[in-house]
Amino acid sequence: MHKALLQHIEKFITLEPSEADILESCLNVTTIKRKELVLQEGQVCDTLHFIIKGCMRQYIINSKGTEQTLQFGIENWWITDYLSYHNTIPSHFYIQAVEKSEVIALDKATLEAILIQIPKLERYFRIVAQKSFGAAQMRIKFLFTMSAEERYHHFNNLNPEFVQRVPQYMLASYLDFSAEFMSKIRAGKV
Amino acid sequence: MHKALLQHIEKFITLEPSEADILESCLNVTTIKRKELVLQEGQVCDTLHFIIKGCMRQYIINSKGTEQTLQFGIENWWITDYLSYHNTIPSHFYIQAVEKSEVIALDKATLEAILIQIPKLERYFRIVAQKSFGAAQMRIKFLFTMSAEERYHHFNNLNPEFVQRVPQYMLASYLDFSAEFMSKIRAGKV
DNA sequence: TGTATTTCTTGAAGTAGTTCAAGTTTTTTT
DNA sequence: AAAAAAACTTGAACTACTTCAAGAAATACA
Repeated sequence: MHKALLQHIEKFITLEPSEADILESCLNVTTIKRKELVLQEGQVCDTLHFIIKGCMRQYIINSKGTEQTLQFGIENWWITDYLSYHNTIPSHFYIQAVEKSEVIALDKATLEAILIQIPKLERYFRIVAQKSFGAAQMRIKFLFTMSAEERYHHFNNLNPEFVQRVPQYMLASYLDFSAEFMSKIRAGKV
Repeated sequence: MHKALLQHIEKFITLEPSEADILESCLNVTTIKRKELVLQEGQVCDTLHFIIKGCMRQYIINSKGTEQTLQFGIENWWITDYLSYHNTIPSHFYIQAVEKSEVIALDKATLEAILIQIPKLERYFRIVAQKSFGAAQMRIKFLFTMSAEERYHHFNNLNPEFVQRVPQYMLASYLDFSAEFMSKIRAGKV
């Protein structure tokens, strides 16, 4: 089932059938159990993960020992720590499956080999990365300009189906407020 | 003076002399005055800006009418709104020179033409974008885990020379606290 | 060089959130 | 179906910041 990735790639570039074949032969799908980690703090990240099905998250453990989610990834998203990946330095993050997920794990050596055979893919990864960076900037804008309650309602409006999929405390930390406060917002007690 | 960009590119990929020539012939340096805007909220962003010299910032105006800086860019940084650029939608941001700056303004049409002639550059832009995204994730981590005072000292330690270059109120908003609070942190009154 | 503008400082009052602790509900596993 | 674990709720006390207002200092530019 690499179809999902091929389809995603073809939103941005056009592959020759032969190129699609090369790509398919290099990829394999793995299943990740709920709560399983694909990256731990301190590890050097050398793998990109493309989510075919399911939900992953990138999180940290703060000084009080509480998890804080920095990023969610769902179907058709790449999730990884690019800073650790490019600089070969220990990651600050954990990456974990929120629900049972199917992903394509693409390690650095394999990716470099693929990029030599299909240089066109550089373009695909460029565009994906630029859009991700753009999205991160919008995220910072929302964190800066909206109150906790506004962030909750805004997220809820944009992603009503997604809110059902993750525990509230994870979403609360992603929106940068406490799980208790989330509870009060939902109950209208704020 | 395109040297700065060529040097930056050659940190990531190797160009043939002929490719460097093509590139040079497509670029021109412009000078931007202090406070001059290269992007306004509501405009579609179709240009990437490479900073050769000086300092630029991306900011918004919040609901209280106050400017909040989301991103600074200095020598050897690209600054743009990639989401507006890729989706051809109105930008949420202003991009402005903090000090008199020399930049290479690369518009979409020119860039696409260059990328056709020198596809290798896709790789350069990919790596730059991935590292930028990685940096944005770290920025979110710091915003989430550190107190205002910790963010100030952390930033100060990492970028002592930079802190001298920008007004404190801009840095305060970048670190997500008020100018008044910054003043108190600096005076040790907190 | 002088004047206008921008930037920085200070204290007092207010508030949007956090933290803690305990109980309840829901979900998962056996 | 029962037991265990995970997730959610509630109120009371607290605190890290903001806002406002006014004056002082620094910087820009005519």
